[in-house]
Amino acid sequence: MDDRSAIKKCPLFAGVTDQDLEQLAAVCRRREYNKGEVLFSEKEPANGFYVVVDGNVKVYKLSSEGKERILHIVHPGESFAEAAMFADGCYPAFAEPVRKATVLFFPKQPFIELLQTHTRIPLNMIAGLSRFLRQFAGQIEDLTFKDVPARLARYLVELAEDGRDVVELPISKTQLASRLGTVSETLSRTLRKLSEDELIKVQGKTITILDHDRLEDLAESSRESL
Amino acid sequence: MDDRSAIKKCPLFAGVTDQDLEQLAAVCRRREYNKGEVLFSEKEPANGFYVVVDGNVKVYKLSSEGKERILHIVHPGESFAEAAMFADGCYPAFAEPVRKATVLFFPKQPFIELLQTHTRIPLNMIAGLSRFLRQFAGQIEDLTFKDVPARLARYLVELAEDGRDVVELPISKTQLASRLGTVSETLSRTLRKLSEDELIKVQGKTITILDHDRLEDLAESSRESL
DNA sequence: CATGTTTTTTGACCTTGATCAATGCCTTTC
DNA sequence: GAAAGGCATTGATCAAGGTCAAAAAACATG
Repeated sequence: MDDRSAIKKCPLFAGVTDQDLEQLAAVCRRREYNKGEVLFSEKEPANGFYVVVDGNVKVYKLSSEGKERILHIVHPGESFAEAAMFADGCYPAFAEPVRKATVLFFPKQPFIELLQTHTRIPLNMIAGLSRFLRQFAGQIEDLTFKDVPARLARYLVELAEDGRDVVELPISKTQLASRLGTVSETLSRTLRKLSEDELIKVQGKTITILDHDRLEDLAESSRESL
Repeated sequence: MDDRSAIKKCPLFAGVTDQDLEQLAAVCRRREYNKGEVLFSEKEPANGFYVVVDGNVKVYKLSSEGKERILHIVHPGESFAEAAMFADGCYPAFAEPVRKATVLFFPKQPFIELLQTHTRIPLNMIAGLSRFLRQFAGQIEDLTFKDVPARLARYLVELAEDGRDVVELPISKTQLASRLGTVSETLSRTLRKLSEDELIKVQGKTITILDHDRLEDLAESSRESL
């Protein structure tokens, strides 16, 4: 994906004219990151936000022992960290590419000036943040009500949203475990169990959903309802 | 607190003129709710948002077995559910007063019209949503990294933010358990343990912090670091 | 103030899932 | 293609905390 298509595809900039597009393209800078390079760290001053052009970026927290918990995986055409500039001015988490990634960096000051003339953008931002808030609320709900099999099932169901039966994990299993709030050992066992129950078939990162209905039931089920 | 002071105190409307204030007061409607009356339910169409004038409102999710998980407690002068109108148009959770509460209801349509002329409001909204997102990210972090004692400690530390030593729980212990992602039995045992360790003293809903430092250490500690 | 109702506390038990340790399995890389 | 590092799987163990049941305390209300 090239820079302009990424901007155009980004919900944050939905409804901007071609002219606006040029302005936006003018204020941002293209950057490349390799696996292991952090885009930013927690508590670092937030002097801009990002739009992913290529690759995936993980946004995560670290425990005091160095264990990582992935909050969100950002895909091409999506923005992230735009909220950080408006809260206390610091990034609330770490960001790092899953493999190699190309991003556009929008520096804070010029962007805030753009907001004066493009009143549509703040409204788009609100919509984006709202969806996010919802997603986080869903994660909190899952962590308190659902066990690992249900959380995994829900993740898979959402990944196959567009009706597909074969889905490709965008991240390694260790990282998926981190996204689901568990560890790789437990995820491994859970994947095996779902396979034995013939709900899914696992071949590396390719997962085939064999029984959509039962998987959705499992995703909705809460801890003790067995 | 009266209507106008609630609006004035509300971060969402920070920086509005007295004239604006009148406009805002004109579009909203005052409502009273008693304990047990829901303001709105999950998945119900979001046709407006709220500002609390008096009392506390809990925003919560329900599991399929009817167990409740409190996401947030709203205090006088704060708004809630403003995000819902901009995402998919449905409320993402339930809302109910903790005891009796007075709120201002801002219907969606007139409010969105106000946004045209008051461009400051969307920016305030973004700031508010960002803080919230941060708060939720913190909850996710806590749920994955911290055990119940640490979560409770963090809650108490934040409640005593302004340096006080004696804090009053704004909600029942059962509800606090729900906010911390546990159950009342476990919370009860944990409170007892912290008392025995002389970190706090508990008298009903009044909690005295005896050792601020050790409480903060506990709040920062993660599961296995014992 | 006596009685019903809700909230809190305590005890006994059991399940989930984390931890530790070892092994197998792919991919790079030289 | 052998060695090396990372990722995935499996087994054994253990503790945090949830569940169930019941008593105690706090609160409301006629």
